[in-house]
Order: sequence, then C-alpha cells, then structure tokens
Amino acid sequence: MSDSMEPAEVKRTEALSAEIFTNIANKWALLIINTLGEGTMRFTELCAAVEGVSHKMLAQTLRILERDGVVNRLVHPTVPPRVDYSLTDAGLMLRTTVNAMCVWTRQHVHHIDQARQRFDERQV
Amino acid sequence: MSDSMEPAEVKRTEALSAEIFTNIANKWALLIINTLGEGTMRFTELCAAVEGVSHKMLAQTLRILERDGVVNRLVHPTVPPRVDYSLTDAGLMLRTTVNAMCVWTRQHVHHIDQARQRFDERQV
DNA sequence: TGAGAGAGGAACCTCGAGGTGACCAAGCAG
DNA sequence: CTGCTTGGTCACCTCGAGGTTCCTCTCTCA
Repeated sequence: MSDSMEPAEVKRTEALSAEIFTNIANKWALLIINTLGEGTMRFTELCAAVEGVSHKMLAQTLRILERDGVVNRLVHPTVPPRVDYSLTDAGLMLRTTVNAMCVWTRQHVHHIDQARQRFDERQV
Repeated sequence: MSDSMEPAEVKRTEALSAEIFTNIANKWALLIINTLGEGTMRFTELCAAVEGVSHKMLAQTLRILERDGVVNRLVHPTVPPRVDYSLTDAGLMLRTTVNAMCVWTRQHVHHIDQARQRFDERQV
C-alpha cells in the first residue's frame, strides 16, 4: 500500500478490502478455490468435486470469484458448450493460504475433538 | 492422520473436518481470530475492534470457537464481571494462515479492482 | 434510592442465503 | 423429429443467520 494516498483513497481501499474479504471468507468460495487448486476443471466436474454445493451456489460463487480476478473462465464455443475454470495467478497465491487452513483443520481434528468433549462436559 | 484407522473412524474424522471447516470458514470467525491474534481482549473491546459485528454474533461465534479449542475464555470473578479472550496455541497457528489471507487481500486490492472494472465493462 | 457498568441470555422479527426444479440454446446421433 | 448434451438463468420457497431490544446479576458511587 502506497503511503502517498489521500484519505478518501485510503477509505475506499479499506472498504474494498472488507468487501473482498467478505466475498472470499465464505465456505463455498474457499472450498472452490481449494478444489480448483488441483487443476483446471469444468463446471460439472467442479459441481461433483465440491462436496455439497448446489449448481446455483456454484455458479453464483464462480461469478463472484471471476469478477474478483481469482478465477479464469474459458468458454469453448462448441456445442454443447464447454467451460473450463482455473485459478489466476492471484488465485493460486490465495490457494496456498486456503490450503494451509485445510491442513490446519486436518492436523487439529483430534485436538478439537477433545476440546469439544471437555467443553460439553462442563456445560452438562 | 494415522494410517491405521478403521473406515468408520476415517469417515467420522472427515465429517468432523467438514464441520470444523464450516465453523471456521466464516466471516465473523475469521475476523475474530485475526483480531484476537493481536493479544488478549475483553468482550466489549472485541465488539468494538471487529468492525460491524453485533454482540449477539460475537457471543455466538466466541462460544463456537471456545468449544473448538481455538479461543481461551478466562472469567475473573469480580464485579462487574471481566472476561478475557485469547487464542489457544492451536488458535495462534490458525491465525497465521488467516493473517496470510488478510495480507493477500491487501496486496491484491488493486489487481482485483482492475479485474472488476474489466469484468463489469464486458457485461454492460 | 437508583443508576451504571460488563458480559452475556432470551425473545422476537426480518431478510436474504441457499435449495429445488423448470427452462433454454444449438447441434448431433438415432 | 426427438432426445440428449452442458452450462447456465429464473422463479419460487424455506429456513436460519443475524439484528434489535430488553433483562439480569452484583457491587459501587452519587
């Protein structure tokens, strides 16, 4: 971030950051980014690969991610249509941190399971 | 993850992971974890520090995070009550990845802003 | 006497996230 | 001529996320 920004510009940037964060810090977006990190996929493939997503949410989330320059959308003008989705460079960088979150989850499943049991006992 | 797990155990672990991921991959949880990474805070401090959160959502999210062993809750038996929140060790590790996401957002604001303009022009 | 302070809990209400299913376009196989 | 294909969009409906407001508990200070 440049230090030579006007206050108005700074404010806009912050608002933008908050909005972007809201777009990304969301279950489906994160799962899609993580799945797409494994390579280019088509719509239907993605729909099957992302556990539990509906085609509506997938389409909706993909458009948001495409708009934010995280996902590339390549349409082949064939019939029936064929659309390839992949991560942009920015998306790939983001994917490494998302992946770290997934790794953290897997590493701490056991710890969390125990923490929950302790917590639930305390409540009765 | 041990490789000597029974299928049922593996399945349970996966379900648990999905649940944990859903708990954490959520705007408020991530913002709280990130904010709390800067140090111990009290409820009201946190409520002010996390932009836009209501006290209900804060309380709700904090309980989930506490149950999952991500957040420590320390009650001082004084009057009026005083409660300190901080991250556990697991929470601190998670925080580094969450923080990476925030850094990514700030680094790519400009890029995303441009991507959006291009996208919006194309649609008309 | 009564107001205020800190950390919530409970009740109530609204609005939008998200699921489901129908529909479409365009060409090819049968 | 029909139906299947893929990648969506649209309309409809439901349910729960989340906001708002009021309550509480105990002590202190005015």
